[in-house]
Amino acid sequence: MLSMEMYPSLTLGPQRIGDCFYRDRQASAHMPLFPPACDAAAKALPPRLLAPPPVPNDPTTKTPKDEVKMELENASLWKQFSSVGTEMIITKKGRRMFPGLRLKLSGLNPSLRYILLLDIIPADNSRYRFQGGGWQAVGGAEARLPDRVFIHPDSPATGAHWQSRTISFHYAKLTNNTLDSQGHIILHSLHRYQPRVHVIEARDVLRWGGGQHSFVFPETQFLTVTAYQNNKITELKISANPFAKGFREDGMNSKKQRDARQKRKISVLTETLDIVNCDPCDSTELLPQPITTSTDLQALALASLPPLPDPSCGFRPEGASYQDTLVPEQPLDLGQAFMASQMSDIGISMANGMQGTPGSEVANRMIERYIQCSVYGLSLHSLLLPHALLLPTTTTTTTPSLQQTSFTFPTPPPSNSSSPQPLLSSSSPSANHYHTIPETIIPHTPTDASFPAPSSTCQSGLQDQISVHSLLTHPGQPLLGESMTCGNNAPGDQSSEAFIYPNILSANPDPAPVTAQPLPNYNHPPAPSLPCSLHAHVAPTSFAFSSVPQHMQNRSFSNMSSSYAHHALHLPNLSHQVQASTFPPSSFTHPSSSFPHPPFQPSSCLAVSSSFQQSVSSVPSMPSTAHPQNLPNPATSSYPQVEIGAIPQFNPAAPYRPEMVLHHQSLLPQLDPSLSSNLPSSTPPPALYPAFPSYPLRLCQDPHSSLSIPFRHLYRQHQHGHAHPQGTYLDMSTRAVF
DNA sequence: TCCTCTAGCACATTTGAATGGA
DNA sequence: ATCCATTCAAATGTGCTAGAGG
Repeated sequence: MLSMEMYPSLTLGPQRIGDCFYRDRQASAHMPLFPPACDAAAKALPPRLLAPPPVPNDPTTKTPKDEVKMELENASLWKQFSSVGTEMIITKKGRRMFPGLRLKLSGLNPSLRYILLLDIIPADNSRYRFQGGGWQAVGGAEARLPDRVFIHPDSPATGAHWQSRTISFHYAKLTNNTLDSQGHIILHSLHRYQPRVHVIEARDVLRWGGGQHSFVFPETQFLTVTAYQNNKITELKISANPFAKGFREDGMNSKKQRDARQKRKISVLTETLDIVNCDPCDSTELLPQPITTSTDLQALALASLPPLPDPSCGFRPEGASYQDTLVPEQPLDLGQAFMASQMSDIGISMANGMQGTPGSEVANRMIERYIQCSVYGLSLHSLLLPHALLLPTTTTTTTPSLQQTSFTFPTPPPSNSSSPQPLLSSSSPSANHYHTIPETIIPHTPTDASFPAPSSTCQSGLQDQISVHSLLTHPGQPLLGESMTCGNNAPGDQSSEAFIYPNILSANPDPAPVTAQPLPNYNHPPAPSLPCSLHAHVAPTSFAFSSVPQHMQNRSFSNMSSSYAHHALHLPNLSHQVQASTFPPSSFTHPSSSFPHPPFQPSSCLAVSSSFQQSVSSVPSMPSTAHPQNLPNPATSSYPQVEIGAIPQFNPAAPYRPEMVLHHQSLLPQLDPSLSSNLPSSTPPPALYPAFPSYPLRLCQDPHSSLSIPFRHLYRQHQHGHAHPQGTYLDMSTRAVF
């Protein structure tokens, strides 16, 4: 039996307190038991401390080890779906994702262990409806549900393990059952979501968070549905998913066959009725009467009709079936069971995953500790947050257009790091990488630049500012650029090309119901400066990031949209610090014609937002003709160190008081007296920023002790009670340790 | 009336146990 | 006794559809 005693290091540290949220939605929704980690961090740390440590701007100084890269193997398939508007079925029992996330990792230290996590966050705060052949935002998103993280069953495993095979998250399931106890990822139907993959370094049993790398593939953005809305998606799913073979035209469950069966069934029924009702003396009634009713006639007519090609569907598999598209998968024979589902599962997984590694036992311990974290409400921040904090700078709100952004803060390469960080310690994160690898535009994104940007949950946290949101970009926003190879299965599109990710800028500040109206001012001048210290990878999968329009900069923090984008805004030093930006080849220009549905039509591709261009001298200017909404920025960039204190937004005049009250420390003892002692002794100054729900990855205690498998879930519970489902994904709770 | 969700259906795939042969 | 290949059934995944509910 795992216990805290076994792993003293798991003891909650002061920085963790804020991460401990009970899962109970009701309670947490109205009264967070603990102040958001980001808030705590903001209080505890002087702004200057929030800034990431200086990082060499010279890309050449970066060692290959830092260049952790992730490729979406089945990017072409994703692009095909994305071009139409990816829909994911969610059911009460949980439904797998299709396409699934098939990834290739590189740049890891073969000897170090890593944990891979999958989480899915709202891409925007809108609810959608399928109308007129496209998705339209019809209102605000529902309250955010408890965030869950799916841990890859192989975790933790060595870098060699991860790099030696295709990493698949196909076991992850999506559900709309808010009371789900199976560990599935809970999502709202008719909402737009963005999957993220996190690679967390686990240097050894006792130390976590040596480095974090987060990856976002814009083409994997999807809309959740309980039933497919777009016939094109259905066709794609049937054609690509082996499990749906039966519904193919040549299958036994094809429409033709089904119609035929229905006809036969009706015929049988009719016969039965006839038999029952017929005159026993009339033998003719007993004869088969295939077509005796209007229904039969209809059925026959349907059965005889060829499959209805959807002329509006621009998708053409190009003769590439799902199998053709997929890269031969190396079986993950490491125990596919949900890692946290059971200890035994974990043990098996560990054993398998750690094969060939001297520390298989150690790995098991890690898993156990991992589980403990969830049991004892330990924050996953220890794994992610320290890095997350840094992320904000990189992704900067503008990031929606970021193709790939990797932030490497003064963290020594994993292999070189001689001083791994304590497991729970939030002390100086060694490395933070946030990658956005938009390989494709999100054509299905309605021209809803107007979609309100999600508010950063933790205004106080600088990290928030740089939150992942930027990377996630706005779901509702159309991609700025799209690979010309979109929809193709050519090997070329498999590589992570720099695509423009929907710009946050497009986010509509208006909290009111979103409309699919494009945002008019996408070409706003870039923020004066971007104090982001982003250390971009010069990897092939360069990233592109968009600039933040000025109109976004001045938005109230309370505004979801503003919060979403404001991080990137006002980053004074970014412009000159950006080291390099590579623009995607002209080939990125997306043929709009390929998108039959207006709502999904990709806007013209812009390599870099105008604002950003200004700040980045080295970056070639992009065609200004592109749609304002589009701020494609496939580029490789290095980000300068950020000086938080210099950022005006970080010092809003009106703190979000009500929230702070709810998070008062006095409430802590009620929950767990032991936690209160860990709080920073010094009374933090008033919150510098409004407290928005943050989306840090957290290991939270599950209040539902009745759950059959308490260890199964890792909750990333944001601060409830806010009307803003969106928020900064990163919080600085771990930073509070400093 | 419209929209959304659910449960059940039929089919295909996957998985693992059982079996038999080398 | 072990290993390997084959077979089979159960479990699982899939989209479709009718019906319920708001």
